[in-house]
Amino acid sequence: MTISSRFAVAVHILTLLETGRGEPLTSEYMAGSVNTNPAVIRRLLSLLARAGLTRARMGAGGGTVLARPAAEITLRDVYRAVECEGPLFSLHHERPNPKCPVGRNIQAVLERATGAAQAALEEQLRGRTVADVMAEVAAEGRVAPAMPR
Amino acid sequence: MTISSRFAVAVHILTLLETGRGEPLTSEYMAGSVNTNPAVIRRLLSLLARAGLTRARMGAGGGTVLARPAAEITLRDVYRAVECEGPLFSLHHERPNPKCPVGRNIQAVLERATGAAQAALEEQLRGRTVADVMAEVAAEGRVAPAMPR
DNA sequence: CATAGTGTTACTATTATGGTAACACATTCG
DNA sequence: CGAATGTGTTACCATAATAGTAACACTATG
Repeated sequence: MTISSRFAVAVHILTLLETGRGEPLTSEYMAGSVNTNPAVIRRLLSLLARAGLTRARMGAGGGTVLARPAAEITLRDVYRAVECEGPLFSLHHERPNPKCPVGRNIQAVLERATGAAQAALEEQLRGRTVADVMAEVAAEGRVAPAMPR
Repeated sequence: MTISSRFAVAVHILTLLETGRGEPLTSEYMAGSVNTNPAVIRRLLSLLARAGLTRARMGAGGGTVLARPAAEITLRDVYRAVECEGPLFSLHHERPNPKCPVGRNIQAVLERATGAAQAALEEQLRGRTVADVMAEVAAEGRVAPAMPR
């Protein structure tokens, strides 16, 4: 099983908001770039806003803006906002047999091992910001002002 | 979504095999320690054998043994054997809009970012072996010879 | 030949994901 | 004030993955 596409789409959204330079973008507009339904975008925006990464303005002329500078939003922030905040690895679904010494102790050991692996992953995500992504997108191709609205 | 419990159970299995010290253990026995159905164990053993981590002996008196010394089986080997060998992160399900510069370039950027994160996770797993797990299980509690058979 | 054990498929229940529809609520503008 | 615009959230649905159980062909031993 893989980490869902929510992370990828959320990074996409935040990068779009950075190209908007403070001007509110609608979920309709962002859905066009992401090639999905606006309700999907809204669901994610709800999580991003809850995590303090975006701010929405309701009503006519509304939309969403970044709540923080792009250079202050790490990909770890995004991951934590849209994916589970808990363990990445599932351990045994049924409690292993405590009568067996391996069964009795294996989960504690696994928790440490998998926790370290997850921490390494998050640490790597922490080293990249939405501003970095923006710069890389620009380097991949010329970032014109935006898609025609 | 999380990484399935297959990884945890596979590590459990390999650790058990290490306590067997070369003597074949049956899936029935291991299922007892893991507290699951033997068919689940067999499914995982099939993957582990395919990855060259275990060797099975069929027929009466059969069972499974480690195909390599525990100190030469890393948790990354296990992860690769039982979970997907491909990307850990899913990207967009539909191709983003190529008319938008962000849409056009975001996936390449995301591939690099998520690939680096996954590599960090695997690198961490690579630093731990089944022998290490065995030692930690022993440190958590006294490893008696084994569960009564 | 009977027994023990592997390897694999099929079935099932459950859960998570992601797309779409619907609509209450909030805000702006004429 | 009403219409229009846009958010936030829930519900529904189809699909995919997981993990437990059942079943059974195949393999090897005594």
